[in-house]
This record gives sequence, C-alpha cells and structure tokens, in this order.
Amino acid sequence: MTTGSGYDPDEYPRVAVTVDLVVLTLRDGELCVLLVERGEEPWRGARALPGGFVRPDETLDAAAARELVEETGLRDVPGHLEQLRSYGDPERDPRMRVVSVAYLALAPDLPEPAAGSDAAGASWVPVDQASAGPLAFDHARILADGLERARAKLEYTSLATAFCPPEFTVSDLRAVYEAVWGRPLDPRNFHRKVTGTPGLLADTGRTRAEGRGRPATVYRAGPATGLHPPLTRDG
Amino acid sequence: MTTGSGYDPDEYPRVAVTVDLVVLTLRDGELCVLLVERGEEPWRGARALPGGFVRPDETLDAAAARELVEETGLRDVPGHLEQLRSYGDPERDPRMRVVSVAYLALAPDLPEPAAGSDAAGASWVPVDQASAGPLAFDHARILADGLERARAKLEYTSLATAFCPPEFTVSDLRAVYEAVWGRPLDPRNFHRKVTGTPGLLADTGRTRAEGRGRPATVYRAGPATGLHPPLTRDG
DNA sequence: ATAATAGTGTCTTTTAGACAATATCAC
DNA sequence: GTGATATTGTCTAAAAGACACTATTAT
Repeated sequence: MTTGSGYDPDEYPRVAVTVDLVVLTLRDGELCVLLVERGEEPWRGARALPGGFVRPDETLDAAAARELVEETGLRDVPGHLEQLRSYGDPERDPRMRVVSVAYLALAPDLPEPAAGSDAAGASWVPVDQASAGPLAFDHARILADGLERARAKLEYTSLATAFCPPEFTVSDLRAVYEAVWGRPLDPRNFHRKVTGTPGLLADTGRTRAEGRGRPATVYRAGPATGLHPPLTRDG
Repeated sequence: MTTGSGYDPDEYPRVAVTVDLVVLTLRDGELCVLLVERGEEPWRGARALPGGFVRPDETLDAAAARELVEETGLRDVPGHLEQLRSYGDPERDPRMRVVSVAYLALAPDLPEPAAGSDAAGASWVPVDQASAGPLAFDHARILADGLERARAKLEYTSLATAFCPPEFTVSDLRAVYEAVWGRPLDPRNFHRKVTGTPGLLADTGRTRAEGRGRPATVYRAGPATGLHPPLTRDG
C-alpha cells in the first residue's frame, strides 16, 4: 500500500484472508504432517492442510497460533511457528477470492488428535504419503514449499531442536535430520559437528540409557539460533 | 482455507489485499530503493514503498509485476521479482484492514522515473538513507526484511546477476556484492570463486576496456541458479 | 564375551582467505 | 616507463567426510 489516489473500500473486491498450516512432527522416526479431511464441497472428502479465516482484530501470526492450538487439540504447542508465504491465485478456491497466508510449524512428537475434540478429523500423515496423494486446493504446492523451507533451514539454523522435546540426546537430534532430509548421516561426524557448535547444545550433566549401548549425554537447546558453519544436506 | 463448517462470504470481514514492492537497484555503485512520496493522508508527505491493490482476476505475482511496471515507468523491467512475505497487523493501516503481500525486485541500473509519467513522484533513494528516515506504515520493517533477503540470497544463489545488465564483467558483479553487503571483497579471490562456479557465467569471448587497466572479459549470466559452495558475507 | 550405541581421534580432500606474481591496458 | 585493473598461482588455515578406535551399556 501505496501511492494511489483516494479510495473507497467499497470500490475494491471482497477478498477473504485465511491462514493455512504446514505442521510437521516426528512420529516413530518418520516425518509427518497434520492433515484434515474436508467435510464439504469443494473437495469434500479430500485431505487438506488445517487452517481458517483470520479474524478482524487478529494479527496473522496470532491467527496461525490460534489455528495451531485448535487443530492439534493441545493447549500449548511447543516448537516453532513462522510465516511461509502467501498464495492468492484467483481460482485457487472456486467459491470466492481467497488469499491464504501459509505458516510452517515444527513440533516434537505430538499425540494423535483426540477423537472427541475440536481437532477430530485431523491426523498425522507421513509426508511421503501426503505428498503423493492428492490434496485439496493448492495445498500440495504449499506442503512442498513448507518441506523445502524446513529442509533448507536445518542446514543453517538450530531449528532441528524444535522437533525435539525439551531434553534430548545427540542421537535424537540426528534422527530429526535424517527424517527431514531422508538420508542417513554419519553419527560420528554429526556428533562432532553439533557438540562443536558453540551455544547450540546445553549439557544437563545427565545421561540417558536407551536399551543397549553406552548411555547418551542429555542436552537442552542452547541459545544459538544459527549454525556456523552450516550442516550440508547435499554432501 | 479449510476444514471449517460452511461459510457465507458476508460473514467475514472485508479485507483489502495489496502488494508492496521493495525494488532495489545499483546507481553509481550505491544500493538504492524505489520510494514514492504520499500525496494524501494518512502519512501525507511521507515516503513509502510503491504498491497498490490486487485486482479481482489477477494473481499476486501479476499484481506485483504490474505495479513494478507502473511505478518505474518502464515497459519491461529486467531483473528478478519474488515474493518476500505478508504483513497484516490489524492497525498497520488506520483506514481499514489491509493485508499487504510484499515483493522483492532486483534490477540493473534503471533511469530516474520520468517527471511526466505515471511514475512521477517515485525516486531512487540510497538504502542507508531510506532505512534511517521514517517511512509510511510498516514500510521500514518491510524494507529491512527485503534487504536482509537480498543480502542472504547473494550468498547461495546467482541472484547478483539480476542487478547486472545482460552483459557484465566480473568487476561489475563484484561491485554488486560490495554494494549489497556493504563491505569490500578481495578481487582475486572473488574472481576465482565466480569463474570457478560451473554454469554461473557464460563467456561471450569479448572483452571490454573501462578506462585504465587490462580489459575485462565480458560474460552473460549462465544457467546456474545456485552457488555451490556459497559465497560468505561474514567471513 | 558379544552386540549395540556413544563418543574421540586421525587422515585426506576441499575450500576460504591472504597475498605474490603476471597480463594488458591508459597515460 | 608508471599506474591501474584483470587474471592466475601459491600458501595456510579451517572444515568436510571417511573411518579406526575407545567407552559404556544390555544380554
């Protein structure tokens, strides 16, 4: 907005603004996205990203945070939430002009949305399956953009810790990278890398035994937000 | 958009959607941004980013491209145009709820907008000055986000060539990096780096003498879009 | 003991960055 | 010639990636 000559709100076309969410989590070492099943036309029965209208006095970030809480059925969703990009092709929704501001959320392993709650109908779907099957509207494109953003940001930020619970081991963190990037990493080089990045990990002084093998040191996320130098996914 | 139960368009608040442009160019080796002076309230007399309403049957990208042409007064604007992010705080425009989808445009040295044209009132302002002085609405924030995006993308993409005319020398390209990052780079290491990146530069076989010194080889932008490995600005 | 996972050390290759040296122009 | 810019080469330090090796657990 703008230079333009005076305008009357009524001159301008009605546009609806929504937020759509790409919510990613790790379940059993697999990267999953939260999808809902549409109960009505258009795209009745198809899977879609969760989302909804932005309310009159709400910021875009607040609308995304509200939808995230509503659709997961959790009071407080830990992790990370950031704006992804906006989608506004005139024909993306056949009912009216809808501009959607998409958000990317990353969360640690969350429970399956409860059947009785508002979040019923939402479920975690492995991203490979979600990307293959059809999705409502332009949500396949939004999901692809969200995945690419997540994959890229793991390279040069500490974002992977958003997929972990408050306390985690280096192996937990490596499992995040392997799931998001879809390829195995060398445990020894990975360990040296992340423990050698100042401020990334805060040692709790404790260890945790997970079945066989030497117990792993337990860390919390440190204050660092960037990775210098970055981890690389191409290799 | 989503899951929700049926809705009537009239239930939802009227929202205006605009595009705002952060148009960057190099003038005399200085990074400049295109600003307009507002002729009316609110923010009458203040400088603002160019922008305008998205038309009913227009994609967001098309609206941004149209505004770019209108505000520069050029038929065809070379360079690069990409979506930056959206801004939708309820109070960002006192007149009504306005969600702005910001775009980032990078262009080679463009002429001063002609006084008689539609683009009159627009002018190129050095970014240091634009960032310092007040801007209308939340445009200071949008400008800062655009600059950060441009600075970051020079590291790992071939975007710098968008600031150059179709044919350019390695020195021209280096001048882009130095202007955008605001720091000098070693000409020798820079030369080795960019000429050694496959697909970044296409040799025209010609050279060009610019005053004193050995004539430089003239290149065109090659097919490569990414830089592997990246150039680094912290270094 | 054996298998499994955690963590350390070592080596090679690649790259960044500093900077010497050479090439080709204007003057 | 001198001075300026372009381009190539050389050296050092840092980092990536491969992988041997040690540490600590369960069985």
